[in-house]
This record gives sequence, C-alpha cells and structure tokens, in this order.
Amino acid sequence: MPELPEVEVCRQGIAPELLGREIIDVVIRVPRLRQPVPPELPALLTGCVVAGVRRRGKYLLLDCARKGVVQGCLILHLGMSGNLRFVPQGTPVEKHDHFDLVLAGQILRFADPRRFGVIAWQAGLPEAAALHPLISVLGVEPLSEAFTVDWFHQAIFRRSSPIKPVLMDGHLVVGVGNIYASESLFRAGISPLRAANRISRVRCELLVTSVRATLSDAIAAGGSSIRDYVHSDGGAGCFQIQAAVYDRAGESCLRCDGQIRQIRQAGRSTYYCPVCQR
DNA sequence: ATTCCCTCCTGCGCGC
DNA sequence: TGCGCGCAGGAGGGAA
Repeated sequence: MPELPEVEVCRQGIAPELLGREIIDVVIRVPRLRQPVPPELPALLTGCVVAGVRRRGKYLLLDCARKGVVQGCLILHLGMSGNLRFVPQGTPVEKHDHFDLVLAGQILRFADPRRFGVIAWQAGLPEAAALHPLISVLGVEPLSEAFTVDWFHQAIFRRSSPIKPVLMDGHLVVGVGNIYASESLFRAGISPLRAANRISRVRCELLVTSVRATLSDAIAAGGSSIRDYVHSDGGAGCFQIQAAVYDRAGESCLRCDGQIRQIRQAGRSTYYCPVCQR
C-alpha cells in the first residue's frame, strides 16, 4: 500500500499519539519479516520515551530515549501490505498482527500480510539512523530542496533505461513507487518508455515539478482522511481515487480522447496515455 | 555501473 | 463451488 505519501500521512497521524509517550512493553509475534525482527527490541525499547517520529523515504524512524538520553532509532517499513494502527489495550490479535508497541492505554499495532515490511534498530543518536544499511543507500527526498532540476538532470544523464523504472529507483529518488511514478509521468506528459537520458532539460524540470506536485497532492488528500488511515484497518483507499492513469487500463484519458494503456516494465505494471505522453 | 530477473509472502479476482 | 493462475502499492541480491 504505501508509497511516500501514505507513509508521510501515517507519520503525521501517529506522531501526536507517540511523542513523549512511554513504551511499556513490546510484543514480537512473527520473528521474520523481510529480515528478522531484532529479538532484543523488548529489552531495548521498554521504558523508553518516543522522542521523535521521522520519515526517510518509505521508512518511519522512531527515536527512542531513556531518562532523556537517546538510545537509538526504531526503523519501520510497511512493505507492500503493511499498516500501523492504534488499538485499545486488550484488542484481540488478528492473523497478520506481527508487532505491538504497547503504550499506557493503547497499542501501536503493526500488521503485514505479505511480510515484506521491515522492523530494525539503529543504536545511537538520531543522526546515526542515516548510517543504517537500509537507510544509507537511499537517494534524495523528492520533497526536499535537494531534489532540483540540476541534480535530477545530472543524475539521469547516464541512464539509458526507460524513465519509469529509473524514477522508481530508490537509490536515486526515494518514495516514488509504482502508482506515483505513472501518475507523475502523466502529469509531466512524458512517456514511461522514454529513455531517461533522452529527456530534455526543460522536460526534466517539468518532471521534477510533477513528482513534487503529485506527492504533495496525495499527502494533502490523505491528510484529510488521516484518521481512517491510521486508526482503522489501514485500507487507505482514499489515495487511489484520484489516480489519472493508474489502474485505468482501457478507460479514457482525462485530458484527451486517448485510451489509457497498460504495459509491463521491469516486472511492474505501467499505465499511461500514448497520446498525451511522449 | 547498469539492468534484468528472481525472490521473499499472502490474498484476491478471474476464467474454466 | 472449487481450483489454478496471475497479479498486487517494495526492494535487495545475484548474474549478465
């Protein structure tokens, strides 16, 4: 489910409930997600206070402090099918509820049917999180000032693959997943098949702007239904409603008379309008 | 260095 | 109604 906007909305939703709160227990029910859940987490986290709720790419970073001293950072990734929600204490555990962060009065519960998610730990100051192997390889934040036309144009200059899989490469730009890659390219009027190094600088600028706008719009849209996303079953259907091309194969383009086409790129579905996007 | 393909898992909708 | 198949919003790793 989650690309950058969903994770950011999730972060905004859980932050107020978590900040300054003490973790009184930690429950690990499934030892293995994409990688093993560190078995020492209960010992590390119990008695800690959540001192920060950050996001890097699609990762959530929870800074944990004991008696005012930062101990380290709990790193969470929702994978394809993960979600976080607050439930009252005593709420029965369901099939894919793998991990609980127990606070006084409520529980932050992590569920993930496909188990592509990650729960990891990085000891040290908040800045040390950037050193974790999962985090250190990440590319530029698309909503940060570092995501400039100059940087992007230079970054894709040597890439001859189609722009769509390049846009999804988290080592370049983080957070742009399969949905928003298609949506951003539609917004920019660029074909997903176009070789990255054959996009003019002017159109690069359009793409940078489009990626930003697409992600920002999605965050804004998600923000209005944030409670549903965080507090209910995490279905989060609200994000897909506004898709211009994603999952609209055969339907008509919102901008012209063309028909949305679905193709396969690097093993993933791509949707685009062959008329609007060149 | 870049790119393609496979892999980890479960659930769902589809066609037969 | 049941079954097999393909596909699903992520991302690391190995091979070419």
